[in-house]
Amino acid sequence: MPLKSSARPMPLQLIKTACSNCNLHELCLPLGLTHTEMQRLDDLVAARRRVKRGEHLYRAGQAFDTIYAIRSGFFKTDVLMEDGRDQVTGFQMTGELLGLDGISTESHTCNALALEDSEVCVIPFSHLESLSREIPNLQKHFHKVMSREIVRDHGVMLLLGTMRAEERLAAFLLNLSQRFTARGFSHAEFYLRMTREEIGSYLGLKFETVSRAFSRFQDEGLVAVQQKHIRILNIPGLKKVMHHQS
Amino acid sequence: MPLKSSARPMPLQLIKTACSNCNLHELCLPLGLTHTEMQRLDDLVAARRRVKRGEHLYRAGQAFDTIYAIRSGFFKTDVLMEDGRDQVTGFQMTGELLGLDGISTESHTCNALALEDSEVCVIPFSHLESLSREIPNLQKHFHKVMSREIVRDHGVMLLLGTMRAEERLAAFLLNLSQRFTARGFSHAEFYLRMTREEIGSYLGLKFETVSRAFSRFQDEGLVAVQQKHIRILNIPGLKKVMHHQS
DNA sequence: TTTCGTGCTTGACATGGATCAAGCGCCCCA
DNA sequence: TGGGGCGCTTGATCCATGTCAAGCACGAAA
Repeated sequence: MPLKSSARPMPLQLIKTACSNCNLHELCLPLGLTHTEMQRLDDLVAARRRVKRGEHLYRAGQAFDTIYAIRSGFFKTDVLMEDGRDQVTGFQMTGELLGLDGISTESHTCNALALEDSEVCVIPFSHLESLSREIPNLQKHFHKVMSREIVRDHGVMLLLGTMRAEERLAAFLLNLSQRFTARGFSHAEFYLRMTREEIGSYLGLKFETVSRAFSRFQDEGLVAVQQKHIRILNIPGLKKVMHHQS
Repeated sequence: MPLKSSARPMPLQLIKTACSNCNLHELCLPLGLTHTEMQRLDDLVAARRRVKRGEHLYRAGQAFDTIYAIRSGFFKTDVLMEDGRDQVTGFQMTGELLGLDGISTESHTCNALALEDSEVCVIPFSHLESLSREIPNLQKHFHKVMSREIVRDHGVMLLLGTMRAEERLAAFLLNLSQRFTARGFSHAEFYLRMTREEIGSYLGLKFETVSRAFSRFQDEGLVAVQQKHIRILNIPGLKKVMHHQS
């Protein structure tokens, strides 16, 4: 049974900023580094930063010089048109990188907002570049991460360009489920951190349409929905919906 | 008046594969390289490759080991769903890179098809990576190019997620115009290399809708359309349409 | 020059999702 | 413990775009 929490100070290694100790490093770092390479990586992370729910990690227009790795928490990114319309471009969770959009012009082109209290590793980009000149594995890994982002965006373009409302929502839920699974969480049961409106913005739909699609999935026994608590009951069924068969 | 074309062989430097001689290098290469760095870049381009209109440069699923810089011509890329639906993810012109999607999984995730007879520089990716470890300016430039692609994709997501048919087409024409201008072509007059159906796929619309939007723009005096020949008559007007003001 | 095919335009109609509107439920805070 | 606000659900209606259909225009090939 649990002890009362100790009054002693937290052991140093638990708060130390070190990739080599981090249980996430298989998500954000390359495999197969030597011991000395790993130690140099520890210096990469200049700091940690906490971001409370509702706060921005960065905003469009701000100067770029760091990328961020999410240690814990949940974010959304969105882009804004001059006339006020906006589009959620992604939801990011533990182990994923934020800020790649800023490299191009050295200023951010989207907003990153925490959807729950979060903590990120702050990685000065120039440092990452110089280190990746020295560690080919790190360089290769970083290029793959950027490329993966491009591929992901193409997937969203496919969704927005060709799929109908229920197909989009099915694809969205399957994607979330798969990413939670990869992080060791239940693939079938999770809390949505975002509102119906934010889901709708991401999927190119109005929030009423998202709500109706959830209700329809519930009626068909594909998912159990209670506000933000989702249980996926029938993954093959959702896949069928996604490919609009039957 | 023009002379009959000479029977003499073409001077060697015109067909030599060398970035340092290439009048495109300000588009695909970094500025501010030293003379020796520039010479090393010349070795980057392993070969040129001609691709006839209607031929694929690469296809989804093929192993990836090179990226391509377009020397001349015009391409489209598209992604395919298992159920057969497809989405054009971009149109690429002279000076732009192709193949970045393949880095992530070391196999291509989209198809690249020539929309006119084209020529590309073949750049072995491992060579680019090793050279960019030695030339920081090249590394930085390559990272910016990848990031720019991500930002571009976010723009397309905004378009697909929030804009109406005529807004999308206006944005598309303005984007083409701006890219032609950057290459020294007329900003106001050009031939479309793609069909209405391909434009529609890119913009998430059916080809009939694209056609109607063109007709409407023509009626309103914004553009003059004759099949694939486009003259833009009123850029501010198109910008207004894009932001759906009046 | 004719013919064929592909791409384009335009019209008539259908429909999926947007819009407008009402009411509910949960959570936060007083 | 109660009140207010925000997010969600659901219904009724509207409209932008999709769908289906007909015919035209241009370019390639015979």
